[in-house]
Amino acid sequence: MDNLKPSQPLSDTGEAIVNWQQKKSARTRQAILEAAADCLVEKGYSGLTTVEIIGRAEVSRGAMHHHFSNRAELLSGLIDHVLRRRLERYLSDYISQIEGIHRADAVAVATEVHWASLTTPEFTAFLELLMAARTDQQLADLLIPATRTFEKTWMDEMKRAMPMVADQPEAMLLANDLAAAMHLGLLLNSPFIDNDGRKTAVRNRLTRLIESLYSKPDD
Amino acid sequence: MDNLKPSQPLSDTGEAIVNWQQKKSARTRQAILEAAADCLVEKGYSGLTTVEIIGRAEVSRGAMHHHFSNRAELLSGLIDHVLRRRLERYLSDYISQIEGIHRADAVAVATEVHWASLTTPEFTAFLELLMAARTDQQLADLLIPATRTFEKTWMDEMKRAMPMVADQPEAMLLANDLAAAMHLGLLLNSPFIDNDGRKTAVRNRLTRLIESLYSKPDD
DNA sequence: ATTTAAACCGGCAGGTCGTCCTGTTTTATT
DNA sequence: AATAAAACAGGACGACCTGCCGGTTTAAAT
Repeated sequence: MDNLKPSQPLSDTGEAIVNWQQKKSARTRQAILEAAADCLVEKGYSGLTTVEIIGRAEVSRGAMHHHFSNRAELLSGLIDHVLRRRLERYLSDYISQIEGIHRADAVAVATEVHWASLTTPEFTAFLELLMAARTDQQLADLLIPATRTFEKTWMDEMKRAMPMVADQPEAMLLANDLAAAMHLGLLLNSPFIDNDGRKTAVRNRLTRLIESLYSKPDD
Repeated sequence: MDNLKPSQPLSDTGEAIVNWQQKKSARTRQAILEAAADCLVEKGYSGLTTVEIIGRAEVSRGAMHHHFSNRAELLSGLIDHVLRRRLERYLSDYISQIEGIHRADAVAVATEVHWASLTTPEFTAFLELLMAARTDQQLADLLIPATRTFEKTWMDEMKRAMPMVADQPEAMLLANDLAAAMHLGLLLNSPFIDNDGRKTAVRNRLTRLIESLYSKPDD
């Protein structure tokens, strides 16, 4: 492995890591968080247990307790980790898809990328947390404010990435709300939709609706 | 104790007599299923435990095991119970709202009733099952076919209740898919939407979109 | 080199949950 | 009346999970 001096090792909080212990500690912490996120995806929220996590992360029980002394601390770190990964994934996908696109296709591409962002493991993990938060007030108190700031950053980045419609912020917000709702609902209803034609019909209607939002702002 | 002999008239060839034991058994079974559904709503799928259920239903451990010898049998009965309640609730709400409505308002009323049907405890319980089914293949094998037949009945009842658009079955299916997806996504995204204006804006757009489906079928 | 402290190890206690089992009461049958 | 069967009561057992603690290794400080 590349145990040579890393160029820019950063922790979750963005602080530079200097010595060997901190480097090791940060790596173990990341391994635990990634294992926890994998747990959410593969086993669901009820499968998010310490034994499952330490098995995947290949760390000991004591190491886990050293970094996260109780479940609340783990959840706090996990929420931050999942939201950060979700944003990173969306932005990198979006930037790679959007460049060199005509204005006429911008909405279709943006909508497509948004849909793709919901089929990622990052969003699956987030969805598990969201559903669990409904009956877990402690989790909700952590998740909801974190997600609201996440949504703000999301919208800011979209404005930066779509300068062609940046002069219509209200339409942009509505378009985002429509896409977020429609795509999430479509994802959850997928198991009950027998043929893919129905799904594409829904998504096509959504795209046309959003296009009309930008072309007819005074509707 | 009132150890009276059963005063029911015994018919010599009595086929249609209602058995006392069966009546009692059915009532206990219903109490268990309703308690289980309440568990899902208030404690989530992870809170669906035997002790929680028997506490709410006020039945013994043995009675629970007598009716549902293992978790799979309970889930099977619970799915059926939840879907049946959901359909009953929707139909009664819909019929009470739709009568005496002008054709022009039919879509708005139907959409409103559909939205209201997602804010019921019946749907909350269903949603918990749906999310749990993602990582529980056994549950998914029970839930998905049951929900598909539920959706079929749903559509049939809608056609019966909305004769004014019954001649446009494709538009009706698309309208239902759009509403189902949009409303479910909106429900789940609600915690992150700061003002209600955004929610009503989304719902208004949906209503207008569905109206355009029926008025312009060749779009 | 010695000391200090961080990182890590793994077993134990306490609690919960699902399942199974035996016994008891109540109803149906002959 | 005698017998069978259904409905139910509740304890026992193992599997699992969480939090905690004394001990060990290893980097960092003096």
